[in-house]
Amino acid sequence: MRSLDEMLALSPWIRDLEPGQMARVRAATVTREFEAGSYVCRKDQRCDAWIGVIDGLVKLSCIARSGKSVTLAGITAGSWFGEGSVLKRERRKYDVVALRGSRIAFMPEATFRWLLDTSLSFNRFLILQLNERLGQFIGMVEHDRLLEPDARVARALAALFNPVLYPGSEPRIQISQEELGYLAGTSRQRVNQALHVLKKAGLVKVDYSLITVLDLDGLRSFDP
DNA sequence: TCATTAAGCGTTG
DNA sequence: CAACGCTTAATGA
Repeated sequence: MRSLDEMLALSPWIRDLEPGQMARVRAATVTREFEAGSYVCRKDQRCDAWIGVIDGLVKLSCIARSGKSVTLAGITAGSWFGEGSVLKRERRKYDVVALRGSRIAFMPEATFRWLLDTSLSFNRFLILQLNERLGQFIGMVEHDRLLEPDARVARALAALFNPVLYPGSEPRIQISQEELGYLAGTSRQRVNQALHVLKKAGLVKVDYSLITVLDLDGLRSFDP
């Protein structure tokens, strides 16, 4: 996944658009590059765009007054997100941080609303995506309450490879064990320990700052 | 008692 | 230089 055009080609909602509509979307959408650690947008900021991850990895997170931070989701290449706040015309509810160098697409709010008013397949896509996210977040609460750290790490990892939310993704991800810990709600050491377990189970391959998924279904259902 | 975590630190890619 | 792996001490179930 490299360019905006490649990402648009992989986005299911664009396929049923008329060539003229496609061109309008393409012309209105802008691309920006972000360095690792930089903010794509901040909590409480006005949101004037729907956001797409063309390349790289971002996280949705927030920081409490105490300094503690929570990561709510990791968003990998191929995904569009942030429609919730655009739809509700509210300010961003979370920070969006690039976890490594990332290329991000911004579709202006006006274009987003125009698609909403004119394209049935766009609306269908949004329903599907919102439903998938709902399932993912409900799953997170369930796993957080019921599962041990090893299994939580497995599910958090599997969630990053959801084929509905992240179409056309490769089976590997460049993410630090610390960030995976924030996603799974556990410490860096515990993630390291869990990854060894998952590696022994033949579910993943672990390299420096890189995790390769060998068995996605196995990860999803991992429960020792 | 046992698992987990933050903090520190040396090693590694 | 960031990520990793290991040790230690504190914590709490």
